[in-house]
Amino acid sequence: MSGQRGRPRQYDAQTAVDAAGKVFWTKGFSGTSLDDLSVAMGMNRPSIYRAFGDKEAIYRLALAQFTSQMEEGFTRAVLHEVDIRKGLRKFYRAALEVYSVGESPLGCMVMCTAPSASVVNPNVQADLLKVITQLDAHILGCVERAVEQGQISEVSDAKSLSKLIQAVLHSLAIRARAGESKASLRRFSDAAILTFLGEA
Amino acid sequence: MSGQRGRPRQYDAQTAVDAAGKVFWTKGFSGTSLDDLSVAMGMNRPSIYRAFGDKEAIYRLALAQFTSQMEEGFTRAVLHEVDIRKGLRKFYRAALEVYSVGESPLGCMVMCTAPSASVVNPNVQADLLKVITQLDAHILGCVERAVEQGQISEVSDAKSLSKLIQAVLHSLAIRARAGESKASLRRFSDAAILTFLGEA
DNA sequence: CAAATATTATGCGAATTGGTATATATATAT
DNA sequence: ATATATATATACCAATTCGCATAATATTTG
Repeated sequence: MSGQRGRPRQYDAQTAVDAAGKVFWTKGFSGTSLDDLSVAMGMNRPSIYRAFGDKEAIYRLALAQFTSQMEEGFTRAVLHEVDIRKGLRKFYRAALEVYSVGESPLGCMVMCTAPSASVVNPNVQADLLKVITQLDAHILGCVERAVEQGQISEVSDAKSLSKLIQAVLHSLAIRARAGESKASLRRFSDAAILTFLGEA
Repeated sequence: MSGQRGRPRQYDAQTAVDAAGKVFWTKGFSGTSLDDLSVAMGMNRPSIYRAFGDKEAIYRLALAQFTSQMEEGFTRAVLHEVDIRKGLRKFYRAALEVYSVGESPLGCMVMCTAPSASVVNPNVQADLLKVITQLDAHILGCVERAVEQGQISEVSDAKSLSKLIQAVLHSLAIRARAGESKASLRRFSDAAILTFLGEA
């Protein structure tokens, strides 16, 4: 039988990457040292390197994990909601709960840390673009469905509307990290929905 | 007479800070070393330190200079334009010319690099918030004027509309840096104006 | 010209960084 | 038990980093 041979790993990959992600989220990519990661992940540097690769690889894994967690939360908020206005409101609020937690809010890990690293690091730029593009597509699907169902009047440019919907998310991410209050951002996002989707 | 005594400085402060800014813009705050700056500014480290202070101080000077240059370009584009729709279009396009230049576009220096550094560095967070807040206020002024002049119909929440207008700018900044094409972004920003200000 | 002053240049040093080579520990399979 | 496989821990390395102490240079003033 081939159960796994050898010394069993003491770390859980998900947990370790998550811990790494929190450091990156706070300090940014180049602001984070391998020692920082070592402490946060409870692994020493050689173990980290063996398990996940170099700093860039760890960061990208953390990005991916963060993204999939967010997507999960978003689809749960939006897809299970028939009305697009209500769905969007839940969508933004769910984001805000993540962006604006605690006394020094971190905003969105992707939008607030990846851009800074994306010029020097082409892989990160590619990751960033992919996240944005996929979310655009996902939102577009929701918009088109809402149009079909007559929830909103025919729009001239559904793609641009979808980008605008994500633009609010980008702004929430940055503004939260800049220190704007959650209440203020909630007001803003609620009003934004009203502005580009109109009254029900 | 006290003309200035001693060895005359070989650098021009504006130029030097500008050169530093370009490095920070590309590599981010913590991704930039004093050696990088030394090369770019044409000054050796002790001179830099004496003239501008530590890395954070230089970064903040560069942020301020970038901001004031942008503001200058923006007010030139917008204030000298009576119609708010035309003004906004110029505003976004002027931004895009800066964000999306060359083969590896850098986006906005403030929105793409400051957030990453803003948690660890409270001064940078304060700078970031100030830039956003002031731009909100500036945009609000334009919106209110446009309402008074009957260019756009009465809006229920002018402050939120102003934030939405800036949100598009945030998104342009990030998207440009992520690698979206200038043409695509122009289409998006044009459509956005139409969406939240309606037809003329 | 000499003294004073402001700037620039050289070079050092302690600390940190990313990464790795080597040794050790703990499990399974035979 | 012994060999094998996998993971962890220690210790090291070369390079980079920030910052400064010191020396050199250029200009004004007296």
